[in-house]
Amino acid sequence: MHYKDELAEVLAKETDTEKSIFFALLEIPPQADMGDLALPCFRLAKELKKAPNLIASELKEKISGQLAWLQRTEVVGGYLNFYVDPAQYAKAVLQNGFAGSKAPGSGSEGKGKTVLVEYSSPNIAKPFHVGHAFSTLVGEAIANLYEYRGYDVKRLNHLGDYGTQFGKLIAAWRHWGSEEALAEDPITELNRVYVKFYRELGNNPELEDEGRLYFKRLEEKAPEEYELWKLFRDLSLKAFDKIYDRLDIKFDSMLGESFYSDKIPAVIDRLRAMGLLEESEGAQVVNLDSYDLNPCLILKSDGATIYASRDIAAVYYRDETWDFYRNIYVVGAPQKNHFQQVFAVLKEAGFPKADQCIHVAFGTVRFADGIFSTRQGNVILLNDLLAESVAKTKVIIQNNNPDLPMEEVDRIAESVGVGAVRYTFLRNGRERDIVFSWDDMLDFEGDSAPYLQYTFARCSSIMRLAEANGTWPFDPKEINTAHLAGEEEQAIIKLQDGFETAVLEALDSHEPSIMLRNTSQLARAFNRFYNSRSILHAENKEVMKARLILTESTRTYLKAGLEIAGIDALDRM
RNA sequence: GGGCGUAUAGCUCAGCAGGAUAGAGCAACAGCCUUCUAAGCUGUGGGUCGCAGGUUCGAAUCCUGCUACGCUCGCCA
Repeated sequence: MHYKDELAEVLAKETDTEKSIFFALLEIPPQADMGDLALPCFRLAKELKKAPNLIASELKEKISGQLAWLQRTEVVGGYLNFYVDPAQYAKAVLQNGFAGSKAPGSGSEGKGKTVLVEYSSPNIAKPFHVGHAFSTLVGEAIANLYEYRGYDVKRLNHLGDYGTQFGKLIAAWRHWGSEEALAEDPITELNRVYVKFYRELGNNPELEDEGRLYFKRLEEKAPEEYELWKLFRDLSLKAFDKIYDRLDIKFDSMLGESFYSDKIPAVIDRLRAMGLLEESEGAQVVNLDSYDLNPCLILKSDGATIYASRDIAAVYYRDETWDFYRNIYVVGAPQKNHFQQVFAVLKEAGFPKADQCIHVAFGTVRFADGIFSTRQGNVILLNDLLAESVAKTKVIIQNNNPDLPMEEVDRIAESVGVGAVRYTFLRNGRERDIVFSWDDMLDFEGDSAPYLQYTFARCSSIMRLAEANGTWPFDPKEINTAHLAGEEEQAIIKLQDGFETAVLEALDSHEPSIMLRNTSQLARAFNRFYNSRSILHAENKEVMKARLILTESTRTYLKAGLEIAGIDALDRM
């Protein structure tokens, strides 16, 4: 809103004060009837030694008539409230960024800057469960946000395809694996033997050493272990592809941890050359006392690498490959400490972009009575959740619209069902844990993706009818925005005005929920408008046109918000 | 024990670079479909903003202490 800037300038001029003081003081009142901007005069009262409402009324006099867009001002308590002329406001918002022509809230400041977003990153040979949805869906939304502002985004899936756990898996497979079962359903079979491994560990502790040995051999590329591992990896990737197809997510790189294994010696050399490596209890570590962090383990006492060393090697590789502007990790909050250590080691090693590496943490998905655990076989598969959601959606569509052809029903149900799941992972602050509940996941009313999609479809429906009767399209400049001065209309316009700010804030804080909140509020505001006004049967053609433009721009904003979140905007549902 | 995080309506969450009566959704109750999609809308009830201090004209928001829960603190990732 440019109004704030102009207002601050006039206030500053009239009082002979710094403009920035007023700019900082001016705020948006909590309620629409308190105006569009407000100046709390309490702080000024202290300096000027005058009562706040006296200051407010003096300022009211001084600025009167100076700003064309200012409809009126009012003194309430110690506040000076400013009311923007609604018709002019509507005009500015609707025509300035009239949606029909471009993606609202988009920008190009990211041009030429490459942002790497690492997300999803499931472990191979393990089921893709609901817990992975968090990283996958939040990561995709963040990648979309960056793209929306013009950044060149590379989506990286840092597969968990390496580490001692695969030594353990090989051990488990050799003890209990079945070829037939593997051919039938690889992930289930691999998971079965892996779970068994942990069950057996109690009576058979030497299994642990066996696993470590096999991993050591894998890292030395011993043929038997390597071939087995490669088979497991290929089978897993095929299974993951199905999920990513369904979510319409395409990665630019699927290089897993294993890829960095042979790039670690160079890292070790570098750290050693800088005198950073120390021996401690037989392992090689980097001391991070000056960062108030525990030492970072680089090499295990058996000489094998560990995840920290692989992550460090990956940063160097990524920068050489992509010359990144930012390197973002969408990885769970429990790994905060790990990333602090990795970034600190990079800093110590003199890597110039250490501060451009960012860990975007998110909460844990858990059951009311405990955590998801692959080892205990206590998980819900993402695919099962999606299937359930789509099935429920299908029933609703068929009830509402019995005449729709089956094919159409299936297509809509897929979009809405998947969208509903996406939205539950995106709508709240990402650092909050999600307690899994079927009821909450499959609640399609109120603040949910289907609600947003429904509102979008509603807008589309109206525009379709307007087109059919020949009133749409027309030049948006024709409309008389005085017809959009009502409370319901202004609420919509305010939210559209705030969309770009919401996108930018969401990007800055890597928090898609901030953007989605605006979209959700817009949908609500539109539904209120829809229920209180007749659009196609408005009192006259001029009013109808104004309302149609409001509908069309709402449609465009809703689509933008939904698509950044990765949710389909459907014209019918 | 050290570090990080969380605590707001019965439930799920916004609000937290201090500001005007603390907001949504769900659930509950009462209404609105011969008219643009009722996955919608309107209304009602529901709050010691974890506890105790402090700073301030003003604190859910800032500071200190405490409590509860979660995560984390080298050879897993």
